[in-house]
Formats: sequence, C-alpha cells, structure tokens
Amino acid sequence: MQRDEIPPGTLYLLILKTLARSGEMHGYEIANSIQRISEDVLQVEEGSLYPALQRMLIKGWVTAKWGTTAGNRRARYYQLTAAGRKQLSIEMSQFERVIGAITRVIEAV
Amino acid sequence: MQRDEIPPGTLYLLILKTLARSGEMHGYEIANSIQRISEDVLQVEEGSLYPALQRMLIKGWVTAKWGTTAGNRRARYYQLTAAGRKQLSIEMSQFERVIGAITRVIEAV
DNA sequence: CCCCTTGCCATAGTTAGACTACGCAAGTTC
DNA sequence: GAACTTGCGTAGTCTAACTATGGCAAGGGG
Repeated sequence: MQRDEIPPGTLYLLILKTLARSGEMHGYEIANSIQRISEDVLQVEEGSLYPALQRMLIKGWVTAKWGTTAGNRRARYYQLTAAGRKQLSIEMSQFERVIGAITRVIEAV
Repeated sequence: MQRDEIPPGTLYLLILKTLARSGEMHGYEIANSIQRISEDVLQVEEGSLYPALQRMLIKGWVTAKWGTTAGNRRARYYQLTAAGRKQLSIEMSQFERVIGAITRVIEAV
C-alpha cells in the first residue's frame, strides 16, 4: 500500500556509490552502510538488495567473489568494475538533473 | 530498458504542486506546466498523466469537471481538494526526507 | 471542401524494480 | 539445544511509468 522510502531506480545509485567509497563489501555490509549513513531513513530490504546486486552483476557493473568475513562467515564480496564506475557517474548526473528539475517545480511560486 | 526521467511516485507530487500553484487546470495544461518549469527535463507522457489523474480522483485528492478551454476545446478541469492539499504537504516532507537521505549517502566521503 | 495539424482525453498491455514472506546455513550465547 | 545474529537467496505481488494506439473536435491551408 504505502510507497515507502527508496524510490525505484535509486537503489543502483546507492549501491554503486557505497562500493565506490568503500572498495570491497558484501551485501550485508552494503545495506548496513546505506542505512547508517542515511541515518536510518533508507532501509535496504534484503529482498531488494540481492536481486539488485544480481542485476548489477549481469549488467557488468560489479564483480563478485566468495570469501569469509571477520566474523568467520561466508559472504559474497562485490567490487565495482570500470563499467560500474562509469555508470555511477551517469546515475549521479542523472539524479542531480532530475532532482533539480523536480525541485524547480515544487518550489515554483 | 532505460529508466527515464520521472521517478515513480513523484508524479503525484508534481501534479499536486502544480494544481496548488495554479488553481484549476486541465491535464494538458498540467503536463505543459511541469515540462516548462522543469526546463524540459521532466516530460509527462499522456499515458502516465491521465492514469495518474484517475487514481488521484479515486483517492479524493482532486475533483474534476468538464469545461471549455480558451481555444474552444473541451477539457477536464482538475482542482485540489482539502485531502489533496494535505497529501501535498505529506509528499513534500517525504520527498525532502528521502532526497536528503540519498544525498547524504552519495555525498559521503 | 477536404486534409492536416494541434489540442485533449483515454485505455490496454508491457516492464522495471522494490516489496513481503519465506527458506537455508553457520556461528555465538546462554 | 534454543534463540539470536549474520549472511545469501528466491518466488510472488504490486505500483506506477511507459509505449502504442485510438478517438474526437477545432482551425488552417491547399
């Protein structure tokens, strides 16, 4: 019913940026990082996160390899590719462009 | 394929705000207004606009009545209801909250 | 007069993607 | 050994923006 929180399309941007900042992370870390930095406004559900990561793998924006966490659990570590970095810059400018335009409309007198 | 321009969910906000600013408008005017004020960044397709207006009617955010334009054509004029004004303020703060959070993430060091 | 463009409304069908709800496994804590 | 946490994953649902199409009326150009 209630459309909540993460606007469709921006999850890619959030993940790309998070990976760009932190290098290599596994899914759980990515979700926690986004949630923490957004001050709990954005909650990345697992049912959104993992399918998004799969799609990003297919698109070639990230690569993944299995490893072991500090807490001794197996986890899949994701890393940006060159295409991912390029996509990040595309999504960044797209985001600014669109949000700027929306802001103009909702602030117009 | 390519996700373009208007992020799902924000069309309501754009329409609500446009009606709040201009009082009474028909669909075509609403679309043109959004496009103009956004400096052509946001293009409201008819196939998005009219279904959205229908949903807003059902939700009780707007009322509609048939009339005639200055150019002598029949058109459906939409007007905000009290519920629509309330919804506008909800969507405004929601938008700011979420966009602020996303901005924190994509600007984090 | 007929056609063409523009204004204006509408719907059917497709698609992307975020969600809920669930399942699985391994480690830690009590 | 029960419960909790970490961690990955999928099946199915739903919203809403899109493409494509159609229709109709008014006005202008040939």
